Parts: sequence; structure tokens; C-alpha cells
Amino acid sequence: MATIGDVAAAAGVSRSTASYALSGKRSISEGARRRVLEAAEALGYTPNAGARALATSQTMVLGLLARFHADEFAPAMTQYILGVTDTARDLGYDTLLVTEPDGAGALRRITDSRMVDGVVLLNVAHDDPRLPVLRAAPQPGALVGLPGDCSGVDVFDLDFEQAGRVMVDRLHGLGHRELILVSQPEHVVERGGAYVWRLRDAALERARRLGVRLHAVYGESRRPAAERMLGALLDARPGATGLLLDNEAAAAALPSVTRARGLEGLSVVGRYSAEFAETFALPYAYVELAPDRLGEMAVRQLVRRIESAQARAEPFVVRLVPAELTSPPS
Amino acid sequence: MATIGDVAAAAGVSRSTASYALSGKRSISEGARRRVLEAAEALGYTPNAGARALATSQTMVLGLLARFHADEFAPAMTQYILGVTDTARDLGYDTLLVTEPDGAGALRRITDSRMVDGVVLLNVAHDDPRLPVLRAAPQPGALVGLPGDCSGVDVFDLDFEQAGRVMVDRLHGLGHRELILVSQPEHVVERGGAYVWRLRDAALERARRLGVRLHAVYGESRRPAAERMLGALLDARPGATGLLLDNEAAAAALPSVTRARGLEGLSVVGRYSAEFAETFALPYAYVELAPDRLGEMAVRQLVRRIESAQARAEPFVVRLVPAELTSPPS
DNA sequence: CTGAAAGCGCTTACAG
DNA sequence: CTGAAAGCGCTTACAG
Repeated sequence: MATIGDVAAAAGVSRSTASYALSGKRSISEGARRRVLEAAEALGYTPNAGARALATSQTMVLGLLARFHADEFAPAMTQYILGVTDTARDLGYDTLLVTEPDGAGALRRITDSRMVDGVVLLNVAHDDPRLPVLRAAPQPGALVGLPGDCSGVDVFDLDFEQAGRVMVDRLHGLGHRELILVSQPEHVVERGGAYVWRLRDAALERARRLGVRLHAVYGESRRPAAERMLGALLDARPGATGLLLDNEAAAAALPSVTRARGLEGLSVVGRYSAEFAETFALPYAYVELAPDRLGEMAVRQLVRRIESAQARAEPFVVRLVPAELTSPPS
Repeated sequence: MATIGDVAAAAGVSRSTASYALSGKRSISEGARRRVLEAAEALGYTPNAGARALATSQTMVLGLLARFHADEFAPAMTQYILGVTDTARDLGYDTLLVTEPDGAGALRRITDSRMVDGVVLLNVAHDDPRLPVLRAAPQPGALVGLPGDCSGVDVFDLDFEQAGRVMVDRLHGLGHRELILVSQPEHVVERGGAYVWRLRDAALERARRLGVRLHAVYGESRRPAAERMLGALLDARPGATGLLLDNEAAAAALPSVTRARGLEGLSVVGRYSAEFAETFALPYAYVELAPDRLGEMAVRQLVRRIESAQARAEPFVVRLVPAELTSPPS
């Protein structure tokens, strides 16, 4: 592989001149400049990433930490990841994807070893063990998901409280007065999925204010169980005419359940991504999660902090994307 | 951040002694060894990845190139990726995930700049533009997906030809004599998805030999279209009593179509992952794709080649995983 | 406008 | 058993 020394020799200049000609960081005589560029082209020169990182303290790589749990149904993961990787590349960065169970240890490894210039955390829990590590790290970090303590990091998430209100308002507006909310399974909450109770508590509060009965329950995250759970639930609450689904597995399972029972009068509003709605051909109105957009927002802010000392000094942000209701396909 | 110089100073030894004590690559007096390890621990020392890569020509990072097409339904992508990242980590490697549309350019970038020690290509096309780049690269590469030309790389894939035969045999064994095969959409084939016609041609050949009528058609990859297509197809072929689905969107759509038509007599056999079967609660027998296992196999072989000069000299392999029929859930 | 040199933080022959 | 030194391939003050 050609080094910058080879390029310099071929162009008949010093290595520093070759470097400056390539980077454009100082003015170079037109002739030297041209010879360097031609030599680089001819030799197929690409700078060695490790050497450059060592010299500049910049790797042009972002870390992406994703949590996968075997007992969770995480259909939006690909969209989150694509939002991050595509945006990173647009901004000139590559992405190191880390999926190991010990997220805190992994985070320490990639930050301490200076493999990355910054880090995006996906699937952030209320009391996320990765956060202390991230705050202690020299690189900036951006989160997708709202933790209990947002200090020291930029945070991006859907406004789940507003989502809860929007969902209740929708069914109340359609005239329904007894509703069921199916949340994520309890183990998701126990694991720190604060968005579950943020949506639920806001929905309960709104329902109370509107004089609507709202039964909030935990759902399932696996497929055959989700069907059974919905069936039992509808049996137990025959008076309920509206269903709020903050649970992807339940949303995916519902069509077959209602079809089997002939419950065409049931009104439903979900909370999932547009991609998910299409994949499962769901006919319900829903609050869109927009995982790719959240990933993009996190990366843009992260790169701002990485590249500008001024931006690094700005106060940290918590950006909650407004919950918007998307109509079902007609 | 502490450097190895800091550790050496704190332990009262030279940098080379500190380095050797940490790596264990030569014998060190017990006292010096202990003091180095304690100093490293106390200072929270982690080697700088860029510096180490520069010195050793090893990054301990694997490149993972995934292709995403907006018009493709790629439900197994997460499983492929997890198979790769989890296995890589088990073997001591991190994973650089590259998703940009220009896969050949991206591959050249990460190999030329020496960001990675090896590369896994996902979603390999028959005449994949990334392959010439990979063959020219100094790093070894492993593919998930069988291209037209396997020279210079290790290849892992499901045996799609055998899958086609297994699927026909299954329905023939159940007594069916007129079948329909729904393949991926035509644009997947045009893009180089050779596995589509490998399965189809093998199925046609087997059907011919068994005296079974087999109608092979292209399906859809998007959700509402998949339902319509299946409906029209079943109308057009009223004599067909068995369905082979080499198309995830069609498999996901089929339950609602058959329910709407009361086609309980239809026998179905699919080709998808276990994860997919569960996610969509599919009641059909299927040939399992096992994307995580394919990813794992590719990484293991890749790391073997990276780490052993002897392995690097071995002939390249093409490993086709046998197609096995998985029974539907009872 | 340009070059010689130092330095980034490691590893590893080379000497002793 | 250990240390001084060279070298990996860059970038960037420092001099001229």
C-alpha cells in the first residue's frame, strides 16, 4: 500500500508538502499541488486510518451501542440503526456497531481505547448503566431514549407523554368512553423502559380528566402469547370499545384476534413506526415512532459537538419529538 | 488518558518492559510484572487503538457490509447482523457496519485505509460489484450469499437448490399434484438475487421428475400488494392445492388471504427464518434460513484466515448449509 | 511557498 | 531479565 512518503517521492516534494497539498490546509504552488494529486491518484493512495487517528486524535468513527434482549420484540431496531449509519456517513463518519450484552463494559472499551469520536446509545433505560461510563468518557454522547438523569448528554426521543394524551384524545373524540391500554410487557418496564409508564401515566391522567374509563395492562412481547392475552383481555372487558396499543407484538397480533371474534366495532390506535405499520399491514391510526429520524437527530447533534468547540460548550439538549397521529390507510 | 509511558513510570520500568508485562510476550520478573499490572489498573490504562493498529498492522475490527434496498423486505437483516457482531466480539473483534448504497466504494475506503482486518459481505448478488474490490484488497473476505464467481473468498449460504427440492418433496409427499411457487419480486432477481432462481429451477426440475405441475411466479415485496397478488394467483390457479413461498412478504400476507377465502385445505411450505416464523405467527412448515448461523460461520472462517498464516493458505471454501424442514407449531 | 523535524502511542527486534 | 531505540504512517508547528 502506498504511503504519503511514496506520494511525496513520486511528486518530488517533501512529505509535509504532500500532506498539505492533499488536505489543502496551507497554500501550495500550483505545480506541486498538481503533481501531488496526480501521484496520489496514480498510486491509489489512501491515508492509513490508524496513523491519521494517532496524529490527529480523530478517528472519524462513531460508536453505536444497541441493546438486544431475546425476550423483547424490537422491530424498529433496523430503522434506528439505518438512521444512525446513513446520517453518520453523510457527515463523513463510519459507525462501529456494538451489540454485546455488557453495554457499559463495551462502552468503556471503545471510548478508553479512542476507537470513536463520539457515541450514540440506543434503547436507553431509565437508570441506564452505560450512562455513568459515558459521562466519564472524553467523547461526547447522544441518546435515543429519555433516561432519568439527562445530565452530560444530548437526548432525543418521542414525546411519549404527549403520545399517551393524543391516543386517548383520539378515541374520546370518536365517542368511546371505556378504553383499554396494552403496554409493553412488565419485564420491559422492570428493565428500565421508562417510556412505557410515561405514556401510560399521561394516558391515565388524560382519561381521568375527560371522564373516560381506561384499563391499563401489561401485554406480551411474543407472538402466540400476544394473541391469547388479547383474547382474554377483550373477554374480561366487554364494555371497552377502544384499544390503545403501546406494544408492537399486540398490534401485530390484533387483526387475527378481531377477525376471529368479529369485533369490527372496536376502535384502535397504536404507537409504532410507519415501517412497522406497512410490514404488518395494520389498518389502525397510530402515533409514529420515526426511529430513523431519531437516529438522524442524535447523530447530527453528536457530530456538531465533535466538530465544534463552540457547540461542545453549549448546554445539553433534551429534544422530544411531538407525537403526531397518522391516519390508517383507507 | 494514561499512556503506556505513564504506566511504565508508575511501575518504575521501561516502556518496553511495561508493554511486555501487559502482553505476556516475554518473561518478566515477578516483581516488575506485578507493579506494571497494578499501575495499569490504578491508572485505568487502556491501549490506544490507533497506535496499536499502527504498530501491529492489526485493528481488531471487522467490516460488515450490508445492502439495504427500500423496495426490499429484508426481515432477516437484524439476525444476520447479530450473528456477525456477536461472533466477532466472542473472538475479540469489533464490527464496523457499513450501509451506504455504494458498497464497492465503501469497501475500498475501509480496506485501503486499513480500518479493518477483514470483511463480511451480506446480501451478495450474483455479479456483485463489491467482489472485484474485495479480491484486490489485502484483507480476507467472507460472503453470506453465493455469487457467480467464488474465487478468492469464502462463501456461506443456505443450499437454496436443495431447499427447492425439499419444498416440492414435502408437498408431493402430502399428495399434492399441482403447486404454485411464489418467488421474490422480479426486481430482486434483476438485482442479482441468484438464490431466487436457484431455488426455483431446482423446484421445477424436481416437480417435473415427480410428475407434479408447478406454476412459478414472481411475488411482491410490499404488504398490501402481496395480499392482492396472492388473491389473484389463487383465483387464476384453482386447481393448485399446495403453495411454496420463497418470499417473506407473501408468507406474512398469506394467513389473512386464506382466512378471508376459507382456503383451509391449502398446504403451504415456506422459506424463512425461525425468528420470522414466530414474529408473524406463521403456521406453516418451512425451510429455515438461519441467518444468525450463516453470519457466525462467515465470521469464524474470516477470523481463522486473519489470525493464521496457515489458514490463509488453505483453499477457499463454499459452504452451503443443508436445507432442513421445520414443522409448523402444533 | 517549502522542508526538516518532532510527536501521536504503541510494539518489537536488538543489545546487553 | 531488562532498556534504549527504531519504526508504524500520518499531521503540524517551527524555520527558513
